[in-house]
Amino acid sequence: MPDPTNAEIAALLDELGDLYELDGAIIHRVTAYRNAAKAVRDATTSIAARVRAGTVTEIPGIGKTLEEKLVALVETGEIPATVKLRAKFPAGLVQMTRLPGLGPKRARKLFDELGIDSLDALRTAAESQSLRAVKGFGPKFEATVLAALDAGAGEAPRGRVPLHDALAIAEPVLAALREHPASERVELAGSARRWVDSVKDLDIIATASDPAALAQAFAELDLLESAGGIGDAGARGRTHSGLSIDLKIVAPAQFGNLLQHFTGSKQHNVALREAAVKRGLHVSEYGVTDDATGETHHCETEAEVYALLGLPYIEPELRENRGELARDFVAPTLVTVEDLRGDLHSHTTASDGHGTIREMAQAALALGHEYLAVTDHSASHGFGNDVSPKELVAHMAAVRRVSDELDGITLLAGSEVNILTDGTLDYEDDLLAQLDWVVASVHTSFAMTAQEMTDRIVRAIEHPLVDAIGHPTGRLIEQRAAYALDMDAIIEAAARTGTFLEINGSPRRRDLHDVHARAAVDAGVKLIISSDAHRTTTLDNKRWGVATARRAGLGPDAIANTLPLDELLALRAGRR
DNA sequence: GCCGTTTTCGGCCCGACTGTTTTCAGTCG
Repeated sequence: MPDPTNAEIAALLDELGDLYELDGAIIHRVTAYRNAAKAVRDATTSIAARVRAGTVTEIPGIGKTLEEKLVALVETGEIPATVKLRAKFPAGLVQMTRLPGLGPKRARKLFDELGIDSLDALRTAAESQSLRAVKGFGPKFEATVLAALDAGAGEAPRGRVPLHDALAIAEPVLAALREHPASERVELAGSARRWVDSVKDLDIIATASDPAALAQAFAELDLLESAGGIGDAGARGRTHSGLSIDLKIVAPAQFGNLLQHFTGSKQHNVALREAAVKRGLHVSEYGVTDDATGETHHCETEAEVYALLGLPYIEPELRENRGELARDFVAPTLVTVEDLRGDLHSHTTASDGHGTIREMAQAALALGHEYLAVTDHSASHGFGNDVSPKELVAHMAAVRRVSDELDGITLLAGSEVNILTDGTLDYEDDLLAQLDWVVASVHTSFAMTAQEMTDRIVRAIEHPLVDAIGHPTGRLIEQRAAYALDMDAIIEAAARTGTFLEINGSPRRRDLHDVHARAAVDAGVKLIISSDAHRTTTLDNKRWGVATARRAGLGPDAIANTLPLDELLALRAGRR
């Protein structure tokens, strides 16, 4: 029986929280399960391994009781409490709690009094107007619940939008608002400001000389399909693609409070407020109130909010309650796009790219890069985009020729080599030895066991001619989960051999993601941030990789391609 | 169920909204 992954354990803890909530447990106990689930999801090492080692209670939010449940899970594959409660509450009941206006308390009431235990049963009861017989339920609720069921609510959670797509909408909206004569300050808030992988909606915070005029201008944007709630406080809109955008307009004196509140995360804000209460302060979106004086401080900037609480300014990317509010937290200097001196993963027309070597090189030069590795796909890539060994020899020569002809940038003749199912590579070693830079990646056969996939990638990591592992987990945001993999083993192997791990900057990938990037650096692995550009315009994909590194709390020191080329190559020289 | 520069017990963020109520519990973000 394979160990459960952190994601699987987190899902089980969330489910157990839901079940206890239906069972009428006090909310703080339920919250404890949800906090634990979040902690497990964000953990940088294998929880199952920590359970075996007896160190799992070192993770904040996991105490003695949860440890016992996790021990049972790891040893027997199930948690007795879950088994018991699943028998008590049908799965449909949990689904019902996802409907608007129907939380655990009210769903439980319908279950107890009318025996409703599924979305179908709920629909039938609503249609026959029998819900209104229960105290606390009326005709309005019957109508709302039918509308929600017709809209497909409760079945599957509505998909989140990759940040790349959401920002493509947010940026023109922000620009339009900033250009409007009535606007003063306009900032993106919400999870998008924290540069998460994908978002549910967008939040914009503004101050304005004429709030109603700005709200009206927002509502009339062509990007919006509809808008409502238009007034002095802002407006809410919905784009043609179905993304909600909330504009909140506030007095300048409270701009910092509102921006801080709506940037979140929720977990960060809860922890922040708990810490404030211990200092006799109460934080809300409107201000910081002092118990002793009864006075409420308004803050024009976020920095003032944090300063009032005795905290350093915390970058939005770090606001996840992953230790940024700890007493000993030192605000790190986070890596920026400007810190990157070069790019170590790009494609040309030799494989599936859309730019020539020269076009890609000139675009990279225009971005200020000192070096660019041209890493076209290898011999087994397929789709007619493979580069045969013979073609690779000619391609290397062409790359070096262009490199010689251009001033200000050095091109590395590289390859993105396929890691075959057995962990071998699809070029012979004598050919690989002629390359300046080798990225090895998995592009086929994702459906292996975790052990097989781990062995496969570790073998590539251990290959002395492999410099870096590309998009190590293979995930596509909101599209495809990472393949089963023992990330601790991957990180250990990379640290042991000095192989770089990539944070792939493609906005669909951002792979490694932040939790694993953090774990890798803590284990002594050097990372690179790459664009994986397939055309000149996507060379700036590195911004997404930088965002992921910032969310991991990483500074320039953790990223090898912040170094000049000679130092970067020296770092790798020990291996070749 | 977790946790401790107030605590090993008694706390555990904050405010708005909603539909249903005669004063508010539950839900939501």
